[in-house]
Amino acid sequence: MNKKQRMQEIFSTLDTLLPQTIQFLEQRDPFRFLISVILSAQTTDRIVNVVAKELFAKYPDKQTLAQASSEDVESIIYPTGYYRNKAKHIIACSEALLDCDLPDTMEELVKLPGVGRKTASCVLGDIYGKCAIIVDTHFSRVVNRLGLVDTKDPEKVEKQIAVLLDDPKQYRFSMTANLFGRTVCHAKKPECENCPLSSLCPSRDAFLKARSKG
DNA sequence: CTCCCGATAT
DNA sequence: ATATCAGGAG
Repeated sequence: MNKKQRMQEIFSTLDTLLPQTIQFLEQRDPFRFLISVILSAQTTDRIVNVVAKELFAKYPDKQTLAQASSEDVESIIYPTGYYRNKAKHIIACSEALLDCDLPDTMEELVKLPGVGRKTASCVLGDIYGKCAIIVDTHFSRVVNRLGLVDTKDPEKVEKQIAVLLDDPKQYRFSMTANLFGRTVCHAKKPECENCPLSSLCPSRDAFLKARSKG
């Protein structure tokens, strides 16, 4: 089996195994979704869910959020970490979007304060259904262990995956590979024993051997 | 490259 | 104690 065939097998397995829709917070409102993704940097989904709910209860939209005091926003989003930066970005984004809709291109999205390539990719994929490979730490770790790429350089990872997978499947794979990395293929202790991809994974033996040594 | 920064697992 | 987490700005 060549690498491209293996890629397809891995894609199918992850796709059938994981939930149909992987969406942050079930947020359909594009603006709220964007704020939720900004909040999610370097923290967990559980924290963001609690914090976002509280934030939107008090500030439902960009109009109210643009007028909020940074101190109050900071106090609400405190548990997510980096709260000063995030509060500043959230308020600035709200102001910037007052007179226009949320952009639907990478070029425009990354111009927003606090929005980089990863946040923009999430918006493009989840809100607009545009395909995009999101190379984060989880994604990079998973595809490296599976032997699909031979580098940790994010740009090279993106290019190498793009060659192996058709455009329409790329964003879907980003989602499933990311969730897989968070739930099964952990950084420290991957659960190789019950891994559905074990027969396709070149790293499995090494991990199991290291495990048995204790 | 450094800094921002709390929550969680080990 | 330490590493890690759907990052981004200066």
